[in-house]
This record gives sequence, C-alpha cells and structure tokens, in this order.
Amino acid sequence: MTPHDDQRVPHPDREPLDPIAEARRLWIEHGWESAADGMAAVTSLMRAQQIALGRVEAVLRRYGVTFARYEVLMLLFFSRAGSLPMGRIGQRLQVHPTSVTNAVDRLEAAGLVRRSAHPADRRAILVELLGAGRELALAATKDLNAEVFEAPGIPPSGVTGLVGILTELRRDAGDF
Amino acid sequence: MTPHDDQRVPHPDREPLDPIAEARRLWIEHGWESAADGMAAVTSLMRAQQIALGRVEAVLRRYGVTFARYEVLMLLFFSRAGSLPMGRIGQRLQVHPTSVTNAVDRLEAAGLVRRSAHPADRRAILVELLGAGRELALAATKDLNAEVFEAPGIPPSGVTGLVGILTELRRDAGDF
DNA sequence: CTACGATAGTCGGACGTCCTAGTATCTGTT
DNA sequence: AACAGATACTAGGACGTCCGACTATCGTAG
Repeated sequence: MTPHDDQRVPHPDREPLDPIAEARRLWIEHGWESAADGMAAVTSLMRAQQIALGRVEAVLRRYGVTFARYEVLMLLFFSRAGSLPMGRIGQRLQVHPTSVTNAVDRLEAAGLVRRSAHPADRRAILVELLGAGRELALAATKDLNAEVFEAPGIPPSGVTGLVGILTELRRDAGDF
Repeated sequence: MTPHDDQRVPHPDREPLDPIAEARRLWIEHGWESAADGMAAVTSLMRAQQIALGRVEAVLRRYGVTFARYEVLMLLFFSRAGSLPMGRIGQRLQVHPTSVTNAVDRLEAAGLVRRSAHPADRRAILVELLGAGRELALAATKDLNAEVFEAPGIPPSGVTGLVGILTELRRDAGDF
C-alpha cells in the first residue's frame, strides 16, 4: 500500500448514494428539470412498493399465502355474509378478473374458501370463507399488525402524509 | 319516480367509497387502531404503484419495451462508457440478478443492447448500449416526461413530500 | 317472445419478480 | 501453489398481473 495508491481513494466505497436522487440529478443535467421530480416520485413509488410487499410477504409466507390471497381473505372476513361474488372482489381490490380467478383457485385448493352458486344470477359465482380461512386471516393479521403495520419504517406523521398524498393520486386516477 | 322511491337513495350507486379508507375504518372497528394507519399506508403504496406503472407502461408500449427494460436502457444511457456489467445494473436497480438476465435477454433480442466480455473479469458480462437503444431511450424519455412525469396527478408540493417520505422508507430498508 | 348487447367468469399466453440450484471464475489463505 | 470461500451469471420453476378471446347467462328493446 504505497502513498501513490492512496491517491485514488477520493470515493471510498462508491455506493452509499441514493440511486433515485442520482437519477434526479442526471435528469436535471440533461435539461429535463420539469420532469425530474415526477420521475423521482414514480421511481420511488416502485421501489417503496417492492420493499413494503417484501416485508408483508415475509410474514405471510408462514401461513402459505401471498398478499393478493390475503387481501381476498380479509375482504370476505369483513363481508357480512362471509361470501362475495368474484366480480365484487375484483372491484374492491382493483384488479383484473383473471387475477381474482387465480387467487380464488389457490385459496380453494388450500381449503380456505369455497366456490358456490349465486342464488339469483347463474353467471356469477360466490366465494365463501371457510373456517380455516377465517382463522388464518385472523392469525396472519395479528402478525402483520405487529411486525409490519405498526412499524412501517417511517414516522407517524409521514404515514398520514403518505396516505393523504396517495389518496389524491388514486382519486385522480378514478379509483373512487 | 315517486317520492317513495326517493327515500331509498341515501347511497345511490354504493361504490364511490374509497376502499382503503373503508379498510382503515374496519381495522379500527376490530380494535387494531395502532396498525390501521400502517395498513392504509402499505395498501395505498400497492395501489399507487399499480396506477403509476400502468401509466408509464401505456407510453412505453409504443416502443415495445417495459419499464424494467427502460430502466436498464437509461442506466446505460447515463453511464460514461455506455456499458455496465450485469451485476452493477442489478445493484443500481435493486432487483434480483435473474431479473437483469431476463431484461437483458429481451433487450438484446430487440437489438437495443449487446452482451460483451468484461476485459478484466471473465465471470462478468458487459452490457453495451447500441445506437438503436440510445435513440429509443431518448425518444421514450421525451414522451414519458411529457405525458407522465410532468403531470403525475398530484400537486407539486405533494410530489416533493412523497419523495421525501419514501426516501426515508428506502433508507430505513437499507437501500443506501 | 325473440334477438342483441352487456355482464360474469375462465382459459391461454406474455411478462417481471423472486427463489433455489448450478457452473465458472476470482481471491485471499495457508 | 493449492484450496476454500466469495462472486458473476444462468437455468428452471412458482406466482401475480395484465391482455385478448371465448362461453354462458342476463336484460331489454322491438
């Protein structure tokens, strides 16, 4: 290790930079100032979702379900009759009908829900929460609350701010 | 339309409710107050990402690329040499190595990038941006800036607030 | 009462993500 | 100099999402 070698160490490990702040800087450098913040917002959203989903699924893995399937279970859990038509689930969860088919297939195979005929509309199919599904939903929610939702990695004021901003975005997108 | 009919219209179409606000209400109703805001934040994040990604991909579809592949192109676009090793791309984009392999496979098949040998490390593979890739990156960025990043569906103050909060979340997760 | 457009769900395919496992190569140790 | 552990990338598989196409059923307009 000669003094000469020390010369080339102005940036020790060369990685503790925020990749998104870096991208924003480059955006401005290329004359795209008016879009830089929007780019940073969209990119942050992508990465933050990835992080949050990872934490949630790490907990749910114990129960053998994914977040998508957990959401279906909770929707049924909260429904008065413990059952909902497929289409209604897709509406509430804001996902494509085929995604509901997929999730319900797996939940049914796991014995957590059951498909049954809709009494008034033979096109529709009711999804019914079974006892095992109800127990799993409750237990998984307790763990999720304790391990993720109560410690989301941002201060409480940030949490409410975040929800507020994203509510505007969702409303603007026509979600409700 | 009799006066009697008017009586049963307290909730006209029964759907203009924010699904996430509704879930938050139910969380509190079940005694999970301390987790309600975190749940709302995580769920909002999921949905907002879906919305943002949808807008971005609607623009990129014209160019035959996805957001994942576009990000790889921009990374190369900004790199000094116009080329980066696979691993470096995965680090910057915060994705699994196999996701990089996948994206580069498709970019290469489309003639936008090229794999080449790393001069100093025979394990590594350099990804090189080709002319067509550079042109596509520039054109797609112009469209994205105009159609998405400059009008993200939330006020400018919200945008900076959002980025700030998510930066904390990402730092807390060990992103940088 | 029939016919046509709308609606509910499913199927097959494309894509991105992750995980586990496996091969090749590098690097530091002994 | 040989070897053991780390690192770079790829292969195969699971999963969720969307899209387009298809079938069955509903509801309503003539």
